Amino acid sequence: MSNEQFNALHYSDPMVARILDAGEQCIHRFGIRRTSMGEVARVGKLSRGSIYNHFNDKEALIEGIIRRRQESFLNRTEGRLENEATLVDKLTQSVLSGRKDMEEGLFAALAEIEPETVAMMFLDPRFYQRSLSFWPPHVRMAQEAGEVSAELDIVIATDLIMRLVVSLVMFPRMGVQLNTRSALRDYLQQMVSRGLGPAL
Amino acid sequence: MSNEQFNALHYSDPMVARILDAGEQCIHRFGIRRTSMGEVARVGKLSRGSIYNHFNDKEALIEGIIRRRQESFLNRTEGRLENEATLVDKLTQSVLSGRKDMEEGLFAALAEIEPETVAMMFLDPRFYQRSLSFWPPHVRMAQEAGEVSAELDIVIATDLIMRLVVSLVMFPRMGVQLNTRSALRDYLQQMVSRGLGPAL
DNA sequence: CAATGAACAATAATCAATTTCTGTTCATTT
DNA sequence: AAATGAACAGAAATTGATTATTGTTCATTG
Repeated sequence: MSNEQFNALHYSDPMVARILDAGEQCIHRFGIRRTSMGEVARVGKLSRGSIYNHFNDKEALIEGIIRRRQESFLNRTEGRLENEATLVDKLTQSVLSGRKDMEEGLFAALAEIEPETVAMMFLDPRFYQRSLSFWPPHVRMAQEAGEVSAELDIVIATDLIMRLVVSLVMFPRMGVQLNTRSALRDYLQQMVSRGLGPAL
Repeated sequence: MSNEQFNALHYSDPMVARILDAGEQCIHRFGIRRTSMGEVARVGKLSRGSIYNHFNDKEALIEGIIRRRQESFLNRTEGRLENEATLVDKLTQSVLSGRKDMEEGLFAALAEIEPETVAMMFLDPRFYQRSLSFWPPHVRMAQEAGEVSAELDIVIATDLIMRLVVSLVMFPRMGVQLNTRSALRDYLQQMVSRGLGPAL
């Protein structure tokens, strides 16, 4: 019962990294359904028992792989945001990064093999809960810069930001085609700074 | 080649109505995968040939059923909105109606039997394109009432409204738990009237 | 002490044979 | 004219027997 594998993922542990690497490779090539623990072991050149030492079951392994990917995405995105001056520019960049990842990353490969699985993941609220802690620091910076209201509840602001970003990544076009960076930026500028409210 | 069945759906045609009724009953009970054209014919007490007279294939029949449901939902919602004074109240009511329909309607039954199918539908942009014409009149009314900016591009306003409503129906909780009508109304009030912008 | 590999019952995937369903045609009926 | 029902080939689902995978245990290894 020494299983604390649920919460903390020890990416630094070389064994865990090897398992996740092998698992991700398998998922990328064969999809989740057709990836077996034995195959992951074979690809990672380790024993099946070792995998079960670090992950309770296949589901936990898959979740670990997805989590690491998601965190890697957030880190890469965080890096890109350092070039962006305003919150609106950061949002724009995040949507573009998100779309690129959906088109080129692990999810793109998975969506080709098992689109229903990807669809289920995207509709699972837990998928987004993990990213919720990403935005508060940026909201605070925007508050200090006077870009958004200082009285703003950070949790509520994060909520709107997440909803907009998720929606814009999932649906590049809802009513308007928001393809280009500038169209996206103008749209986000208006939505964040004054919604549909009265003209300035 | 006299097939104009694609675009216009003649709900007034009693034969079409019988087919859609029977089809919907089948989908509701067995799901899409386990519903056969023969079963629909049996339930509707008509011939399989008749179904193919009005719908090119099974996919077209399913789409017809979903479309009719969606239009019925929009009509019912439109009715409920007549009691609501402001755009924000209309949005609130629409989100609540949407959630109720997701919990009790055809989609709820379908989600129990074939969750992946429902997930795929919800991530299909076409699913929302059909509802895009719903909001412009309400945006215009809000403009005339001075609730939202008169210079506002209606298409852009509709885009934000759709994104918010869809997101709030799909995910009752993103950052904040938006369960109650009042919490939802307060949230929408802020997002529509001033986004994250400066305090009034 | 973690990693290994073998053994194991229970569960799930696979495969080929069979049955059902789809989409089309057409002669007949209403 | 539209609805019917039967016939049909090709596609898809179902079935039951077989094989692979899962998750667990444990003695052995590095």
